[in-house]
Amino acid sequence: MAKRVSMKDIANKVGVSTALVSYVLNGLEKEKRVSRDVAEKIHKVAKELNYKPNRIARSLRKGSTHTIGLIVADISNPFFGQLARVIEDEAAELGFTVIIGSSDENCSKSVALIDSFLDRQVDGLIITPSEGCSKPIRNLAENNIPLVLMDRYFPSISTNHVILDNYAATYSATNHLIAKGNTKIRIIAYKSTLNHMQERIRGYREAMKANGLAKEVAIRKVRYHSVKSDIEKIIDDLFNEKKISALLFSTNNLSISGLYSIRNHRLKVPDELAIVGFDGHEVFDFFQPPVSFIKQPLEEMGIESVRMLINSISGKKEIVHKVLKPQLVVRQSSG
Amino acid sequence: MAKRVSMKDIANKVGVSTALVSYVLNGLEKEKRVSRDVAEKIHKVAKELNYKPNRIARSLRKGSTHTIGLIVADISNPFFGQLARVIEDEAAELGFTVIIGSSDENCSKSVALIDSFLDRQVDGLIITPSEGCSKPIRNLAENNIPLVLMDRYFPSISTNHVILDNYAATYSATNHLIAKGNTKIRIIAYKSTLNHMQERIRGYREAMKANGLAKEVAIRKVRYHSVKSDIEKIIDDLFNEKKISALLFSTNNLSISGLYSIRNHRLKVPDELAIVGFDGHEVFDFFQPPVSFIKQPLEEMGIESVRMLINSISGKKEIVHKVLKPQLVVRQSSG
DNA sequence: CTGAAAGCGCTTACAG
DNA sequence: CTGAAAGCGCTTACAG
Repeated sequence: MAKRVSMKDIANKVGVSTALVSYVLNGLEKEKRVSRDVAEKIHKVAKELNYKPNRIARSLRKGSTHTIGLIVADISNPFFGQLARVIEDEAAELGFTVIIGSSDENCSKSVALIDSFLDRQVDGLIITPSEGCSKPIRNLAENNIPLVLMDRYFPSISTNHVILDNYAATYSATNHLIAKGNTKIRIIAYKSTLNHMQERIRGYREAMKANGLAKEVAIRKVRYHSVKSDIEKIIDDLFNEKKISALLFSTNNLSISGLYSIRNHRLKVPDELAIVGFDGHEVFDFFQPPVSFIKQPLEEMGIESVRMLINSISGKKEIVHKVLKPQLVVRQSSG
Repeated sequence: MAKRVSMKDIANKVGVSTALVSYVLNGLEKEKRVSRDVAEKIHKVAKELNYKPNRIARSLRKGSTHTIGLIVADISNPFFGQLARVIEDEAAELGFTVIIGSSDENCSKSVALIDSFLDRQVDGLIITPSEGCSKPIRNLAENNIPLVLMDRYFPSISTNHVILDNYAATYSATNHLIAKGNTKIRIIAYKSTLNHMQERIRGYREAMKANGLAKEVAIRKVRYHSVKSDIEKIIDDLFNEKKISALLFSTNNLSISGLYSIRNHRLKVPDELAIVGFDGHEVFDFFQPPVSFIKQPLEEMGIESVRMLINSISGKKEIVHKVLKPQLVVRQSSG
């Protein structure tokens, strides 16, 4: 790589100090009352030499990098991919660059990413925290590192967050299934103490109770790292017992894996089994019949997260909690 | 944010110079023959003060950031999402962080991203270049900026690249469709001069020719920013004329959009229309019947790109071209 | 074995 | 209106 040209090179060529160059190139020529011809000359020479500012140097000096770190569970999951895209665009709009890492729902990976991003002096972090990973998050909060938790959060830690109204999401979906005549409704959830999961389960449970179906409440749990086999087993059971009339999936991934199993067993939806999925996916459209689902406002979630974070970076002390409304998209799979 | 502790703080507390601290914390204590107790003390104090290195300062001094910039067409497209994930993992493995941007197949966005990443002193770039965007790429190459083009490249510019054998991909898919008795085969492609598109078209054309079907060659083109309506129109025509027996899709996105239209028209696949998709997607599994497709070795593509780039960053001058083999996954949609 | 010092490329108070 | 200089937090040749 050819030697990069610095402000010094420009300063030398024009015959002024680097201070002037800095002022002019940062648009402070008026504020600092730099003379017109000097300013013009500096601009001209900068262009001639094809000057590119070194933001690393600037960052070191200013103590801010205009970079935000984004930690999601898995960037290859379209839910997070779409979220990342929104975040990238909004951040760019506001002059920030984003560096991305995938935690695989694993706390030690999350910590490694947080450390690495902090070493790189990100101005703030947007994180979908992993299970049992509250300590490092608390640490960030206590050190006043600008932070927004997204999708999930820890009620015991005071941080900004933007999440779905998870309780409302499954409550309304369960209600909908009941209205369609289902009573033996099960929710398929991750085996996780994370807040969003617990709230989704609670929404289901409370809706069942409210409809006098407390006895039918049953939560089928799936481990994050063996979704396929666990779901397979659940659907097998279901297929053998024929005691269940409806299934409510509590994430995107669970829905899709479940749909594979349901299709393989040739279960008739919704007659033999009614279903409601989560998040939305092209597969929901192609499944026979099209799958009803709980839709998250991804765009809003991404944009809000970025804005909230940048507010915090700008020094706003107030902690903000944003809870977004889900939308139940009813199609034929739910009866 | 509490004031960060620096090497100076450690040096002061231990009573040595920052040079020693730097040596010890970078594991050069042996090479620089630092005495045992000093080394131990430094480690101890570093831990006590919870010292975190400032990589920005290090980067400024060393002139390298251990960061790579990745520019894809759209991170929310699962094809790129999966690629990004592989790249992230491989980069992390090798001690690099990745910053990501989406170009939307738009040259000026690409340029903006390149500039921003370069200002941030990335050590190198992995890019899926946009149409007509050869000039900025040539610029990078001429300035010896470590660079790997991925998925597509410009034959006229000498750069590293890792791509699919696009010609072989569509050649074999077309051959397969012909072997299944189809003659009126059309390819659906983007209206793009980009190399990968041209090669996919060429593979189709040559396979047709080789089978005496030169007269049947017809390429249906779709604009990137109006895929849905353009494809809708193509399928409409097809539906009215009933003159086409098979469709070969040349990307992931095109396949999925096409499948929506085909389904809406209730075309019987493969009897009324045989199809072969590209890249693979869950939708291909749920479509009735399951869709045959050309599979790209994503894992390999991502890993190779990172390794190639890091070799180049490490000073390797040799230009490398890697061409990966596609795999035709035959299912029921192709006859 | 260790320290003093320069320097990476910026920004910014300070002085004139 | 402009310049000399300090300093962000590191690394590293140099000298002893």
